[in-house]
Amino acid sequence: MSTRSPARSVRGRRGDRPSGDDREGAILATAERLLGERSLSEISTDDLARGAGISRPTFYFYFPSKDAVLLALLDRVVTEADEALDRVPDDLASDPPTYWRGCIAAFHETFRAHRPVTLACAQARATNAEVRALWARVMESWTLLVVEAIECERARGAAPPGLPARDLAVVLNSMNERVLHATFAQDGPSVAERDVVDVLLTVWLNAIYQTTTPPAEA
Amino acid sequence: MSTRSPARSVRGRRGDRPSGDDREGAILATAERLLGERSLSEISTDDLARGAGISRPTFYFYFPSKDAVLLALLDRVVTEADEALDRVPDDLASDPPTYWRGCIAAFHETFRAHRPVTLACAQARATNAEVRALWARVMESWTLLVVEAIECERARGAAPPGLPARDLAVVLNSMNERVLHATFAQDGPSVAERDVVDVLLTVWLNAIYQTTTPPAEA
DNA sequence: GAGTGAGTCAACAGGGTGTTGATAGACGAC
DNA sequence: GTCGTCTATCAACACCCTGTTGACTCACTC
Repeated sequence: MSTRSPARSVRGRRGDRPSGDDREGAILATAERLLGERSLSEISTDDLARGAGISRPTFYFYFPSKDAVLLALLDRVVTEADEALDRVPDDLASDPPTYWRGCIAAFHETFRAHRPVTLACAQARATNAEVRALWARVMESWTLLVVEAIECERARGAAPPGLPARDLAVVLNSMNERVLHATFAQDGPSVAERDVVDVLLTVWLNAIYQTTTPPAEA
Repeated sequence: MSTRSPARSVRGRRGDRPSGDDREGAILATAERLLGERSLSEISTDDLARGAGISRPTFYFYFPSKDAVLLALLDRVVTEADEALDRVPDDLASDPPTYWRGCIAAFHETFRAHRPVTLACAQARATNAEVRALWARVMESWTLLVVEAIECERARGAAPPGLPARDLAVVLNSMNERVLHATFAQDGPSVAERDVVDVLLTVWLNAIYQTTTPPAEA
C-alpha cells in the first residue's frame, strides 16, 4: 500500500479502490466459479473472500454468511427461469405438445446454464430455510400455472378427468425436478441430457391426456 | 469409577461394562432418535457419544465418522426395503394395478417408517460419496426390476410401445423418490400422505399403459 | 503374575465460523 | 483547512467442531 502512487487515486469514477458493488459482484462470481469445482461445504468464507480480493472479515461486510451468497445466486437464476417461462408462446389449446415442451425446456435450459448453482441449492435446501423457502415458492408458482393449464384442457374436453389437477401437477413437477437434478449431477440412474426433455414430455402428455397426441382446439 | 463395587464386576455375561455391540447399538439408536429432532449437520459426534454414554474419542473407536453412522442406518433401511419388495406377490400379468401398487407401497411404507433416516440420507447424499453410492445402487436395482416388468407388459400386448423402457423406469422412479421425500419432509408443494400412493400409481399406469385399467392376461 | 487386547478418555492439533475494535480514506459541511 | 461521518478494511479474538495421540483400566488368558 505504501508504494502506491498518489496520482492513481484520482483515476476512475471513485478512486483506485474497487466500489462496494464491484466487491459484491466479485464475491458472487467467485462463488459461482468455485461451485463448479467443489460443493459449498468445501468452500470456506476465506476462499470467497480471497477470490474477491478481500479479507475474511470484510466478506462479512457484504454478506452475513456463505449461505446468503448462495441465496443471492439462486435469486438470479430464479429470475432468469421466470423470464424464460414468460417467453414460452401461450398456445396451449392450439398446440398442446409444443406448449408443454416449451415450458419443460425453459426450466431445463435455465437450470442447465447454472448447473453448479442449481446443484448447490438442491443440497443447501436441506439445511438452509431461506433457500428452501425460495425454491418452494418457485415450485408453487409453477405448480399453479400447471394446475390452471390442466383445468383448461379438461374444460375443453382435450384431457380426461382423473386425479385432482393439483396432485397431478405436483407429482409431474417433482418428477422434472428430480430427473433434471439427476441428469445434471450424473447421480444414480439418469436419462441422457439429449433425451431428457422429450422423455419428460411424453410422461406429461400420457399423464394429462392419456395419449401423446392430444387434440388441438377446433 | 473408584466407587464402583468390585462385586458387580462378575454380574452378566461380560462384567458390568456394556459390550462393544451394546455401545454400537446405542450410538445407532441415539443417531436415529436425534435425527428425529434435527439434521445430521446439527448433531455433533459429541451428541452421539454422550447419548451412548461414552466420550467423544471413544465414539471414534466404533465409527470412523458421523457419516459412517448414517451409512449404517441407511444399510438397515435398504435391507428392509428389499425385504418388503420381496413380499409383493408376483402377479403382474394377472392384476397389473395391484402389482404396481404393491411395489410403490412397499417403498412408501419402509421409508415412512424411517422418515428421519430417509431425510438425512437424502441430504447426506450430496456430500457423502458412500451414501450416494448405496442409494444409487438401490435405485438402480429397482430400476432394473421396473424395466423388466415394462418389457413383459409390452411383450404380452398389455402396454403399448413408446419410450425406451429404461428411460421410462428412471423417470417414474425419480418421481416417486422426490414425491415421497416432499411428502415426508413437508417441503414445498406435496401430496397428502393419505393419497400419495394412489396418485403415483395413476401416473405410473398412464405412463406405462396409457390407461388406468390395463388388461389382465387372458 | 505377565501378557494381551478391547475399551476408554484427557489433552492436543487444526480448521472453520462469526465478532470486535481499531484504522484508513473519501467527501461534504462549515 | 479541518472536522465529522460514512464506507470499507482487517488483525486479533472467542468459540465450536473434528479427528488423533498416548496413556490408562480391566477382564481374561496361559
